[in-house]
Amino acid sequence: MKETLDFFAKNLIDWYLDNKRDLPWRSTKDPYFIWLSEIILQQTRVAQGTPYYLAFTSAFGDVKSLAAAPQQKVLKLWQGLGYYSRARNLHIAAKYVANELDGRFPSTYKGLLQLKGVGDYTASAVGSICFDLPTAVVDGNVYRVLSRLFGIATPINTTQGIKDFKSLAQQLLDTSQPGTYNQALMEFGARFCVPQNPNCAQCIFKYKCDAYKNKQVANLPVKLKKVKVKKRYFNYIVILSENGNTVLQQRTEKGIWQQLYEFPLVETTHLVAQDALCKEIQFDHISTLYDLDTLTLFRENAVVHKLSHQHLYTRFWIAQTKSKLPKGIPVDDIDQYAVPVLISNFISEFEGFK
DNA sequence: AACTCGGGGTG
DNA sequence: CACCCAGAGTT
Repeated sequence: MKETLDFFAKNLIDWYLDNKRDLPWRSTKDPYFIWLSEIILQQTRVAQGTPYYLAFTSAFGDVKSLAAAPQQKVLKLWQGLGYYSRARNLHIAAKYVANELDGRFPSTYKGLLQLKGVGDYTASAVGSICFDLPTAVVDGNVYRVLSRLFGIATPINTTQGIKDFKSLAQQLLDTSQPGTYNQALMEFGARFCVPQNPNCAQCIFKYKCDAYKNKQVANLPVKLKKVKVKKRYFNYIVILSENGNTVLQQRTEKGIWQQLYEFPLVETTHLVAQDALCKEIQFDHISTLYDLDTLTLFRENAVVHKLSHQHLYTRFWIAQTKSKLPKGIPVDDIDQYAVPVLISNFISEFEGFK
């Protein structure tokens, strides 16, 4: 068994050293930078996350700098990356490390787990890369590589699957260089043992891979099907006053986009025409707060903004008003607020803001 | 154990 | 269109 482990780890790491990408966070073992990169890369492709990593490291050179920033600055830098709880938890964890630990990250697995937004994967990654802790990472790449190599059909999104793959990954870990090994395994999954149409004929493990030998590569890993998406109907009221102000509101309730800004929103159960929307507004606090004169639809066809679990059928309505807006903000200032991509797309398309 | 949380890339 | 991405937190 030990020979098998050594064979796997040695060949994997040799492949890694020949094929690894030169990524910005691979030139340091500073836990601040490694932690930051790992949070950004949760459920996020390297290509998408890299510009954000560079922006954050440029804005905040250390954890105390990040901790001292206002939340809105953090959210604005995070804008467009999605899963915004990561940004909120990142900030909470930074303040904890800066204020309670004097800027020094925990150097144990259990200590790292205490940080908001740090779960088993991230604690294992930071621990192994920064502190040489013998903690195996299990991310989407690891599930795929190990399920194929060992022909394991246990669904990866079940309690049993999570337990089994973590256990296997831990057995396989090269404890003499856990950080390099962990990154090698993930890199191999990301660059070679890819989800669709992997180049198995050229794989260094083709004679060891259970899935390849049994023609099960396309069927692994197994994942239980997820719930269907819900449809929602959003009507954003883009208020324009004669003195060049508009209104943004912060989302404070649970659900999507917590703490981000948007135009006043009227959600309906179906796509509505203008007269129906006006009636909806009559019962909404918007009409009591603002004296709207005209309401015109920006575009007839609703924008369908697709999230993982929701499809947002969205229309923007332009409302002119002569009244001075309570809590109005200058139109020129809207780009200072952190907004969902759905809103930023509209802002860049709407000529009334230019 | 099931749900929720984004946005974008891929075939 | 379905699936996936260097997962974590809540219910």
